[in-house]
Amino acid sequence: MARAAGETARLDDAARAGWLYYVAGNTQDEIARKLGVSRQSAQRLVSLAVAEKLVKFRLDHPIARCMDLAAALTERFDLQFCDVVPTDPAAPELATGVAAAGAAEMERWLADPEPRVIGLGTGRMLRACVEQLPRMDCPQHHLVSLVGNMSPDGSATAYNVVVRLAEKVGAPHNPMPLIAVVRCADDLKLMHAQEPVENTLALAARADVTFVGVGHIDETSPLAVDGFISQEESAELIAQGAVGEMVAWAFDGEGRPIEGLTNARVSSAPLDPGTARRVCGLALGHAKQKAILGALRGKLINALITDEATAEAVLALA
Amino acid sequence: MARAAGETARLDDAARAGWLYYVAGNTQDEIARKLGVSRQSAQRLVSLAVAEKLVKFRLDHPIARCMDLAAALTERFDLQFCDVVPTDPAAPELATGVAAAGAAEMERWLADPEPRVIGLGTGRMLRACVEQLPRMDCPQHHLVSLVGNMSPDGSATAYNVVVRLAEKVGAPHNPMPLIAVVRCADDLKLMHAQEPVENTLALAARADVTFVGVGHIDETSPLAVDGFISQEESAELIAQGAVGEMVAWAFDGEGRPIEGLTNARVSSAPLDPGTARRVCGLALGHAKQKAILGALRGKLINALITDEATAEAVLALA
DNA sequence: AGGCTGGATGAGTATTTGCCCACTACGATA
DNA sequence: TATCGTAGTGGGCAAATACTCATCCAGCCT
Repeated sequence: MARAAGETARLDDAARAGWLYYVAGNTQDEIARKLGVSRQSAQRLVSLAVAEKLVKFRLDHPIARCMDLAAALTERFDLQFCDVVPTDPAAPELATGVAAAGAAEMERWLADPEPRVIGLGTGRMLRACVEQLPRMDCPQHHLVSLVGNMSPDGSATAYNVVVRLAEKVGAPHNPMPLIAVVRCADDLKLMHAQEPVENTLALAARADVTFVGVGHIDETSPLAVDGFISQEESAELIAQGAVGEMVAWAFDGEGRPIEGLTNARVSSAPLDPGTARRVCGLALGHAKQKAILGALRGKLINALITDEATAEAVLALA
Repeated sequence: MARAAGETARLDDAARAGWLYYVAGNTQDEIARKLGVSRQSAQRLVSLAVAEKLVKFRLDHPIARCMDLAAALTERFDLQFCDVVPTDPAAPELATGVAAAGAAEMERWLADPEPRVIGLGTGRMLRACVEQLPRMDCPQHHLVSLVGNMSPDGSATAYNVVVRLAEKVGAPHNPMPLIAVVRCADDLKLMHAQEPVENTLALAARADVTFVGVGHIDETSPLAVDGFISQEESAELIAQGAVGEMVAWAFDGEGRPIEGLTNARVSSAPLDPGTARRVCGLALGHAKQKAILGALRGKLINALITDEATAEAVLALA
């Protein structure tokens, strides 16, 4: 149809083609017949309509906003992967959704028949992820803890993520039989010199993927609350600009590690900013915005799982 | 992702899949990998998103509204074909657009290598369509006039559509050497008994497609203005409820033929309400709304080419 | 407890789509 | 007027997508 003048005619036809394709659900062949052009031309018209933004796609679902935010974060921070889950309006800081998404991502890695080395941090969030996982049978993978799971008194910490995950999926695993933040730098050398620890750290260094919680550092920070560091140490870190931590390594708003202080005594596997290996951070909540932003800016993580409200806040800060 | 509860989870995933497909332009394979499902499932999720109207397609182009109207008319009146062209805001009653669309539709039929019998009415609109056609070479088709092209004085009428079209496309053709509305019923018998007329009417009866203008009947009706019927006859028809005419057959608002009056003396090929053969009406303008609606309701036509404003008005009446 | 129903799944296959290429038509330029 | 360049076109093919079918599983009725 439309034998209208020159330039417009093509767009008119493109709009028609787009309408027939997307709204009426015609095949390009049908469109070609209806418009009296070849199938190839119909195809060109349809893609022209898309290219010229004549057709707009809109998603009528809360998820859509999450996907937009995830795409924005991926773009902004050059992420390998990003998942944003809807925030439960009734309980905005509830980790369930993020944990479920984390579990799904873990499951995807675990389902891989190829043997993988999977590194794990610790904390409530990761523990919640693991709890959400179904039992699986993954003897091909190897789990390794990035961070010591001992309390100074020798007992295991509450969030023994690696062991719990290993139980669930039947995979060999290396816990880290250390205190996360040891008493002094000398202790650190001593500990790291032990063969099992050396092996575990070496394994951690070649993890194909690692999952870590991103913690914030302030008066209520998990590190301090769980007794890994003291209130005084926490205050010092804050004074030095620390905003977050991952596997006990404190970093500032740009993701740069804080020199000295507790970082001189952290026994965890080192962070590897900018690595090509997947490093997936999990976190949500108002308090963690700056920590997440720091981790992203410093490329301490290249994948992120968070919730809508947090994603929005992080993007607003960025 | 999303291990949310039961029913919602599927829709969430469908929304994700839809987003990835339409907004992010992923292939279903990529979506399958990202969502950790099989390719088939990803396909199902995408089509579910469409089926559940989670993805909406919006067309940012004036044509879109026309397409919507055409679809509505097609649906409402069970049409084989409908084309609605944009109304030129500067000249709302200008036939150019509709004529162009009519020409395009004619051209599609003419381009068919299969031999077709093409029936044609008369009038300004059809003439304008024919003028818009390019020269073609279609000896395989046969054109036939449905309506007499003689004036009472023996001269050909101004809108000799069949002959003009035949010239342009080089097709054999049967004009109808009759006066459209003869003097009396007896004349009609006489005329119809003539062999050339019989043959032409028989040909018209098996036309694969016919193009007719839809005329309105009132003081300014083309029938009266062009002298086919008198003002008195026109007034009588109106009194009997006539709202429109096609190839001189007057009909009421439901598309029922007016009994007697001029209809008793119309020499044109008979209308065939509800036929499966394509009968394409062309018309636009405020005055023709009721006529078009009647023709549609009575299934006197099963295809329509009109403009946006008229389509809207007809649907509003319907 | 057993069997039935309805929806989801994966495999396999047919259809549809996207894209590369060579060719043609049209307009501008020398 | 001849030639070049650009845009559009259709053929052909590989990739992507849609569909069909047999099967499986969960929930539910008997």
